[in-house]
Amino acid sequence: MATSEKRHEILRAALELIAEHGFHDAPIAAIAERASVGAGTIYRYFENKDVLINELFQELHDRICTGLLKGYAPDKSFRERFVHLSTALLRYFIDNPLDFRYLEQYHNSPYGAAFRRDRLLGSEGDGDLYRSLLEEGVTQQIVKDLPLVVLFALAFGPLLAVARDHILGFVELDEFLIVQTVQACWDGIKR
Amino acid sequence: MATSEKRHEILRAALELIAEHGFHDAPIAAIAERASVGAGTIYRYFENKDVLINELFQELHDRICTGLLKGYAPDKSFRERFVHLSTALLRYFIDNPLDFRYLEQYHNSPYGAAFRRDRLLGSEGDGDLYRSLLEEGVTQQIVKDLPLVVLFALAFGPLLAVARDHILGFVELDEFLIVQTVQACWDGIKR
DNA sequence: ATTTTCGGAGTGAACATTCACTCCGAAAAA
DNA sequence: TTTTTCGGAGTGAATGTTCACTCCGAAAAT
Repeated sequence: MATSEKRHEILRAALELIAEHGFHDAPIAAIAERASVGAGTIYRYFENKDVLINELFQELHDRICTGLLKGYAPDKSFRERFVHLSTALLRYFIDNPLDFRYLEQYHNSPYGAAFRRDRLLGSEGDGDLYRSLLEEGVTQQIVKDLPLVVLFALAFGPLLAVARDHILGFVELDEFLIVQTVQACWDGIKR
Repeated sequence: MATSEKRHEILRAALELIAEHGFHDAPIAAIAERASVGAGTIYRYFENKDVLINELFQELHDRICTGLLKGYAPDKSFRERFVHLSTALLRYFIDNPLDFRYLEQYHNSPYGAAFRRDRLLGSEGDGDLYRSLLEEGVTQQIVKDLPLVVLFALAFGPLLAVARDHILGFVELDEFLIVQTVQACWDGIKR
């Protein structure tokens, strides 16, 4: 097995176990077993469990960022760009429930707090893309004149809540509901 | 010290430690110490740690429910009732950050999953009050015709996100911002 | 004096991490 | 070409620590 394969297997196993059972119920031994790897091997690739967890987060974060940019047209109208990003994010979570569950765990933990503090906003999964988009919306007076953090809450809060409910099986989010939800988020932030 | 005092002290200590450090970093020994009680004593009041955690949740839940009903006028307009409940909830979280942090931890854990499944909706902190309110809004065509779960997400998602950001110090939510936020949630759900 | 309640040292299970070892492909020596 | 040596990735049993929970003598209540 190629060296990079192993690293990848370890990350995959960690993602699955942590997403399903939480950080506390994903012991190294279990991750090793699911990755078909010796427990010690993990420490050849990651200094310790914390580093593993943080690198996995980075990997997912990057993957989402590039995913969101696919098909993003910076010259379209403000509203179209907002809808595009929100829809893409919601779709990503629906298509990758493990990723979503992992990110949620991560955010509600000491790990996530540090990350949040770094980016001084950073709601789930995107970079400064959303930030600058919303700033533009405010200065162009398309969007309510509220602090960025509040706008983030209005735009992301429902998306995350709805994604969680879908993944837990409380709603079946079809294409129609996705569009409606994003539309409602728009209604929340628009002037 | 009266018997019920001890029980109360234990719950208070658990609330503080868990809200600040999370479930995993709130060992029984630490809870006992902060409550000025022997470790064994805790087991005289609670069968085990899980029971303690669940009873604490119930207590907070009930406290919030009764708090929300204070000043609630069932005969006012739909919008007024919605605004009243949302504002009261947001204020409660701002005034009781420990409660909020505890509830957040609880919801993002195996404990919370069980609770959610029970009530088949149960976003944070209220009973069926919100549920029936929103149902009424839908039938009266005041509110968008979307599944209850989605409406919950639209109404609660931003509130919780904003409360978290306030408690973490990313915004200072004053009276004005509270009103604006609730108003924006209303914009999100209204037809 | 008898019953009830406390407390905290003690216990075993679970965990992250380490380390002495194995294995194997590739380089060096023959 | 064949044999020997070498390096370093891979392993999992062993280690030390942390934790939830127990248990029994002491203290308080009755």
